[in-house]
Amino acid sequence: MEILAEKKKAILESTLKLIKENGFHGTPMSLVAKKAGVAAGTIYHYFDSKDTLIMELFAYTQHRIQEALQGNLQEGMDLQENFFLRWISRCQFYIQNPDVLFFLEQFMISPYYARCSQVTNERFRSEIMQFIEMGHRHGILRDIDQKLMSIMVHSSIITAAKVHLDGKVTLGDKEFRQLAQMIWDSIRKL
Amino acid sequence: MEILAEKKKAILESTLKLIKENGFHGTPMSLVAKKAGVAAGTIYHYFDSKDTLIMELFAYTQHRIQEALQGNLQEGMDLQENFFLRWISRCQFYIQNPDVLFFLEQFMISPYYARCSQVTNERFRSEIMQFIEMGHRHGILRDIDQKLMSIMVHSSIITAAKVHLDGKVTLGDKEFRQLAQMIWDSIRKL
DNA sequence: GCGCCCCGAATGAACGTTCAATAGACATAA
DNA sequence: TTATGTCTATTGAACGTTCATTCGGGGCGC
Repeated sequence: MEILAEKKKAILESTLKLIKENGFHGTPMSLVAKKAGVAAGTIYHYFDSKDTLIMELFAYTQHRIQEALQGNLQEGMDLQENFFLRWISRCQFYIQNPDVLFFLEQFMISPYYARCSQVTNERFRSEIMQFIEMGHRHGILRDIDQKLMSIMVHSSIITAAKVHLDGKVTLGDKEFRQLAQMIWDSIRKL
Repeated sequence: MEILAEKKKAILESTLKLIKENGFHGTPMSLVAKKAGVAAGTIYHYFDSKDTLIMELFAYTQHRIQEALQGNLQEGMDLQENFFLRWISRCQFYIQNPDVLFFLEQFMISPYYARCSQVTNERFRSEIMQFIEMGHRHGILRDIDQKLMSIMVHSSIITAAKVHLDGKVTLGDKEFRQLAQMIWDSIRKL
């Protein structure tokens, strides 16, 4: 994700926002164009088709997530604190970037997702996976398939963020720590 | 959900299957008609619009879930066993009815879902909620909002079923019990 | 003049929905 | 029994709309 042309970035961001508001299929290219302040044809200068636009949007969001989440780990932190930090900061990232969250949700259950390579598929969960590998090496996590565990953890994060954003239940700092504790207790050996 | 006219049921079932295969918006009414063995116009005899069809499909699946899940609880079962049974049997229901699972997933993140009343919204999670209320009354569950807890539990079930169906990780009996144990440890007081 | 970026009206396909027409079931009247 | 009318179930071609995509052209830097 080098320096993106202004317009290309505008198109990606507009698509992200529109998908959040109108859903995946309630976002015609014409609307994207209008919101991005470009002509319909311009989109096709940067993207082959709507499909490619969406695939690239996935890569783009992955990039944003990784950028936001790296570097909030200090040395010598104990494993539980490390987990809490990762769980809560990712949850807060989704809450602060609801458009990314909504897009990912839609994307992950769409046929597009299946089309990405396994690797691409999982990169956006990588820092969770990384933690789980470490935890296993230390022998403090349950003996459960690591990929499965990372999917379960990630799903808990997404669910919590969604509940918060929907306003179904109001979550404060205390609740986030409680949730992280729940998930932590579900993956560690008791 | 009284005795449904043959055709009405055929339309609902066809829609369910098509949505699983082609996604929510890859299922035009024309395809539904063909698969159900009726003419396009016939659908509109039973449903006002595609929207209503989908809303009724939600009610229909709710009904199927409740029917399948009621009555697998025996008296005098201890709470943990009770939870395991509920968790695993719902997970297995989703695995045996992937079309229901896929539909629910799509439905829950669509604007349709927001349009249902809160009550309708939550009825299909009711037997989980019911368990959590009971657990709280017994004082064995963590002090966390019950609705939140039930959403987290349900999301874990859906995630596990999906992982299994996607073939990302193969889950056998042992794995289901391990997962149920994980979730159990995440909601009970330690 | 060539290449790049950009425009937006035009195109054509796909889709949800409508409707005039048909068929059958059932009842009533002759 | 036959004729007539009514009501519901069903059909599928036709309609109007929406949408992704195309394309001929314009501006601008080199």
